Amino acid sequence: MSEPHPWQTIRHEVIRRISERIWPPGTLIPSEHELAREFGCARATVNRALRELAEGGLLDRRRKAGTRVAVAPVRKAKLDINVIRFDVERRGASYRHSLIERRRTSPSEPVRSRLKLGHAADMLYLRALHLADEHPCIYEERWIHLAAAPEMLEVDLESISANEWLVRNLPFSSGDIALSAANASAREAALLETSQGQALFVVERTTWQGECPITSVRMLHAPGYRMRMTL
Amino acid sequence: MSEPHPWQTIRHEVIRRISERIWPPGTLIPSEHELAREFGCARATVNRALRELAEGGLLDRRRKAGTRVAVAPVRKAKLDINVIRFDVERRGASYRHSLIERRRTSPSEPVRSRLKLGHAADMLYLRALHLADEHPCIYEERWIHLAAAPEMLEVDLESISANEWLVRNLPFSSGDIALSAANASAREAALLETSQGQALFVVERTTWQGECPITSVRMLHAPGYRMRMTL
DNA sequence: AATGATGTTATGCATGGACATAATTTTCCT
DNA sequence: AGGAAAATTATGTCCATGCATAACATCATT
Repeated sequence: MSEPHPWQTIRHEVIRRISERIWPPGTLIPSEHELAREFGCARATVNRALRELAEGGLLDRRRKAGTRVAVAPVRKAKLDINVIRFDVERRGASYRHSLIERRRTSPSEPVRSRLKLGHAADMLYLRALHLADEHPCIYEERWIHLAAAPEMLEVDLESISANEWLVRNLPFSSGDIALSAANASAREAALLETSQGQALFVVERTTWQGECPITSVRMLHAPGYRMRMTL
Repeated sequence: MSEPHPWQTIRHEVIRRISERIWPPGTLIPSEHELAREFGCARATVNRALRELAEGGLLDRRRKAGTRVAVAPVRKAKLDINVIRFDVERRGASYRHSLIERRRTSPSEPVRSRLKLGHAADMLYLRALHLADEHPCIYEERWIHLAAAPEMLEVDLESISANEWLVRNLPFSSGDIALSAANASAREAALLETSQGQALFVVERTTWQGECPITSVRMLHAPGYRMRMTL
């Protein structure tokens, strides 16, 4: 159960000193040199531990200024973004998806601005439903930039969801996500087998490959969905 | 704009080779030794770059087996959890909060189970409103475990929000978050100056210090709120 | 007093070497 | 042939050292 690695031991000890208020928020903690001497290890090992804690937001580090315990920590929570099918199957349900619409067209202005595309572009517009044990769990509306993913035209979207194809074939380099809540419209309610006005959890995600936008998707989750994460 | 540090250059180059499908998903990439030779640097430098990418979910690494490009990457998005006041002020609005109720009591069973507390406990129950430019933006219901934060009884919750006091004074070691959507009840709608049934973005957060639960809070965001994050 | 040059210091990064550990492959024994 | 033992190998971690860089402190110059 222990932590065989010195750097983990150090990290743990620093967390202990912070949480037990031996080093209260704002404290300037000893330098890497001093800690290395105290723990009887190399400075690089202390550095590894402190760097991790700083990335997590618990410490503030600045050259020359030293390392201090964060005063109002901006804690960083990590969220795993998985392929929808895996999420469903991990819950022990059977997965299926169904394509509702597939159209090749040019996006409207709001979509273009979300993708940071100034000009018109050749895109694929998809509407699809993800089902868990034959009950709809996610309804998605997606735009795919064909310049970034021309092969998409050949993909059989009945046998593999656009979500999964893109994740498998275009590991993207960056993206952003917005989470919100929205009342179900009549059409959305019908698709998700719920009633109009129901609060739905909405995920909007846009991904780029370098400067080139790939896809932008709006996913509506059926009522009861909870997205979990840890800090 | 450049990347002065070799390990960042290497990371970037690996990302490039993956995103340009020089190393398509599933590929076994060269060993650290080989890459170190290729880039003319130490193995530790290559290790630093590859470890980061593995943490981000883009690579799968196993001892002896080697490093391969993740097939269905579980991408890790990072979310900054900030003090509410900062979020409001960063948007250029003035912040105020208002305590609606403060009661010392023992929690109901569902709350206890959320806190993983088997037995009854002495707790503080708070209801409060956070306002941006005098408009309600978050309504919160919070339980605070007094055994973990006895000083809380002395805190003037009119001048500092429980949120902020806890973050500043009890840097916690762990916690979990659940995000969902819910329709506003009549009471919640009134507090948030909206109408009953409105879809609200809900954040539920529970934090521990080691094994000892500290606080559990349910925050309802006023309509229109969007939580943003990056990958 | 304001400005600028210089020194100091803590972190950031890199190196080359080493041992530890896990998982695969080969070898050897029954 | 089957299975156990040993060799192999790639990653994981560590160390000791050094240089680079950012930021603060000090002192000198205008």
